[in-house]
This record gives sequence, structure tokens and C-alpha cells, in this order.
Amino acid sequence: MMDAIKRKAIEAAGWKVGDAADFLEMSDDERQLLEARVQLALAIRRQREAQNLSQKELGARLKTSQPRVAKIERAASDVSLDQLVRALAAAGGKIVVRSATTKPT
Amino acid sequence: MMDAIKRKAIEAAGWKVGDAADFLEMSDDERQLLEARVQLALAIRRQREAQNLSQKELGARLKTSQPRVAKIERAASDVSLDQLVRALAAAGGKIVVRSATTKPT
DNA sequence: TGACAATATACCGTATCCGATATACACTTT
DNA sequence: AAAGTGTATATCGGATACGGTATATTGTCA
Repeated sequence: MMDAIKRKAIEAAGWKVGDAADFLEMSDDERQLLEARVQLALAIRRQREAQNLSQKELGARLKTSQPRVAKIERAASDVSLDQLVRALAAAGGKIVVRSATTKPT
Repeated sequence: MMDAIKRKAIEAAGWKVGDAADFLEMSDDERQLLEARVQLALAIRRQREAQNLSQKELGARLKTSQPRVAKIERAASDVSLDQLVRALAAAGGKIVVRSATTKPT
């Protein structure tokens, strides 16, 4: 559901969202990908904290800066999925990417 | 297993691999990510062919060109994980990203 | 309250990613 | 063998993801 709080969070991450309609106009794929990014970001933070790592320490593992890790953990728009996945791995998390094949329509 | 054939494929994708040792010197994370990219690329091609789509048609869905799709399907080094995932989705495949939390060491 | 650690925000070059185009190669079909 | 269709390779300009640094802001503890 699209509400003010969620929109605010999305905007804070650097995405352009004019109003609820704009968000709803995203394609399913885009919305799914955005959701996945947010979930990954949350997982990174959880994992980092579970390992008692500071952003600076995680940044060192990723060979990047503390401010960058802050961006990663809010899934900012200029953070790639690549970097999200690498960050989760660096924080000690495992990711499983399973692809399911579907029949032609 | 690192053999000449695999190394050749990796190099063809645009990755620098001096010799087997270089490949083996990649960190676990890097190797895992590279493997994931290759698997995704294979899944994209399988899925595209299962849907009887040409590279050009898949390119249209992705709003990109046929040559770009060719690069995607060999997981070239300048193709992001983002784009691989989007391509698989555009080809009708589903991906599941599951993150598993581990305890601090 | 002041000092210190952790996190957040802002800005700026630069390397990488990406779309577009040209062109080559492979395989059918006629 | 020419034409058509699908795929591969090469190059290039523009967009964006990135690292680095400076500077808030927040939180904790003496």
C-alpha cells in the first residue's frame, strides 16, 4: 500500500515520486525490483548490526567509505543492485538467486 | 573447476584473467557473484528462447538494442547485475532473492 | 555539559554502464 | 547465390554509479 510514510521513505532514498499515482504507474517489474532493493538494504543493516560492525568497518570490507554505506543501507537510487548484493555478502549474509522458468504466453 | 574453456568464456565476457591462479585469487564473494552473473545470463537465454523471442524483441521490452542483449546473455563485464535481473524479468522469468542471516563470528 | 563514536547529508570528479549505430558473421529459404 | 533473419563484435558520446571528502546530526557516557 502506498501511503505518505512509504512515499517519504522512497523519496528520501532519492527516487522521484510525484504522488501516489506515479508510484502506482511503475511497471510490475520496476516495483518488484524496487521492493527487492529495499528488502536487501534492510537485510544489510540487520546483518551488519548482528555482526556488531560499524558502517565504517563494513565500508572498509567493501573498500568504500562510511557515507557510502549509509546510502547503501537506505537503497539510495544511485546504489546499484550489484553493490547491494556485495554489501550483504561483505556483512556476512548469503544470498540465493533462484530463477524460475515460465512457459511462453 | 578452472580450465582453459572456462577461462576463455570468462575472457570473452570481458573479464581480465591472466591465468588460472588469477581466477583462483578472486575472493569467495567475487567468485560467487561472477558465477551468479553467468547463471543469470544462461537463465535469460533459456527463458528468451522458451518464449520464442529474438534478441531484438527482448531488447524492445528492455528498451535497449539487440547488441546489448547479446552482451547481457554472455554476462559481459559492463553489464550490471541490475540489468541482468531486469532482462530475466523482461523475458518472463521470476527471480527470488533470499537473504540468510548468519551469527557474528 | 563536553567529548567522542556512529550515522547522515551534501558535493564533486571520475570510472563505469548503457544506448545507439555500424558492421560482420551464421543460418535458412528461395 | 542472393535475400532475409538472427546473433555477434566494435566504437563512441552521454548518463549514472562510485569513491572521496567535508560537514552535519545523533547518541552515549564521563
